[in-house]
Amino acid sequence: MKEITSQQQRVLDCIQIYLKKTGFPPTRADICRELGFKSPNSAETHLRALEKKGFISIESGTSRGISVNNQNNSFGGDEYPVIGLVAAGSPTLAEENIERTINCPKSFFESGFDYFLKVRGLSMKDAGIMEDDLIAVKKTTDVKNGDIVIARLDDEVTVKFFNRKSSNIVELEPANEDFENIVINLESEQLHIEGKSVGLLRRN
Amino acid sequence: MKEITSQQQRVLDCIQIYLKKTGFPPTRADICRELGFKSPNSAETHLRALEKKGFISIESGTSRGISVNNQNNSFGGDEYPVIGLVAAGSPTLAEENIERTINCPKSFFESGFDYFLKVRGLSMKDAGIMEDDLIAVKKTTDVKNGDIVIARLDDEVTVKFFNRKSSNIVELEPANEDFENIVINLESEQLHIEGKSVGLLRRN
DNA sequence: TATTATACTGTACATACATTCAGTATTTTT
DNA sequence: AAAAATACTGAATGTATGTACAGTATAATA
Repeated sequence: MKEITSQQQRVLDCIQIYLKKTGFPPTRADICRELGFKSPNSAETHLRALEKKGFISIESGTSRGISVNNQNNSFGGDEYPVIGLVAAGSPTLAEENIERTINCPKSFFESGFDYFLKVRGLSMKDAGIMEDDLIAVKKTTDVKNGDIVIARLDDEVTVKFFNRKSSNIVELEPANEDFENIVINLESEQLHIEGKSVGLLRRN
Repeated sequence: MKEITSQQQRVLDCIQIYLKKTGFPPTRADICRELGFKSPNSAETHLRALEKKGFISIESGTSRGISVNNQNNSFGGDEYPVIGLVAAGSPTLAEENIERTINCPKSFFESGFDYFLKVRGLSMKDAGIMEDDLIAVKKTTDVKNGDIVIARLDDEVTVKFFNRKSSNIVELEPANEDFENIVINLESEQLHIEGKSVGLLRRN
């Protein structure tokens, strides 16, 4: 995706606004009217430039055959992957584990997020996280005590409360009295923080 | 919004699928191609019927000038109200209790839903429903045993498991051992089922 | 029973629209 | 200094497309 010029940005904005307002893309003449051009060829050349740079696609010979290529922003929703928390010993959180995707606005969970994680087991049940719930995960290593984190020990991924006891000791605490705390000595063990929970989605 | 016929539904679906696939609405000829019609007038009359019934709008003299009226297609979502579960004795579930709205696709919770209910208290905590969680509520009185229902007794609204014991006895069961079952004799007490939970949303 | 709505085929036509060609001018890149 | 990209006006053209008109047929209303 090459650089966009300010005029091309105006045309791209014009297309998006027109789409939102009317439900269908503008013609060359519509763009001219909106932006004050006097020749349809002004719009045409801008459209061709936008197409060349990958911002839009144009269906040749088709009236209003313009589609905007990146539908993120505040206009449409994104497709977020749902990743299954597979059993211990598997190379989890990999692309092969994407069960499906969910279309949902980027701003749906306040601080933004990267994917959904499907929960296995009841180790966090007292925190209201049940089997098959989808946790909205934001990829980050910036976690505080009390955060619900997605942690990886070797190839085992788990969802727990994060609690740093000292510079070298981290405890991963379940929210279920049937489960034990996991105490990790960072000097002898590898702990990967994959991200933290910023929300939860449950569908009955 | 009048009744839609099955053929008109096919045309409406066709428009939405075409929109999702290409980014712009179909022409009459496109609809004919998709649905096997041999005359553009077949599409035309269906479109006029759909317009008359309020499902779509047609911009006259405009190529591909079709816009779907109900929800802003599958991209943009609707605004759903968030209703606070206020304390006992208040005329709750009324419009005045709308705290804010959340933009989310209509199809986000599978069977569709009408509003979000903000949960107070922990009476359903063992069902993974915590304080301040948002329950996606579908307005319906068609509930089965085991459903999580939004029930109203006089002016008090509560979220509980539904359990019909006999034709006259209904039990509302919490998911927390600190709370008691609510037994209702339908002959002497009024029970209003406002709807049932079809999902849950939690934002940290 | 007459009328309206639904559900089509088929032809025709005016115009809405994409697209090309011919220019002019400024800025950026090679 | 030449070439290419940007940013336009203006006119011309073929076709993509909406839409009206003429039929046929069945089901639903009034």
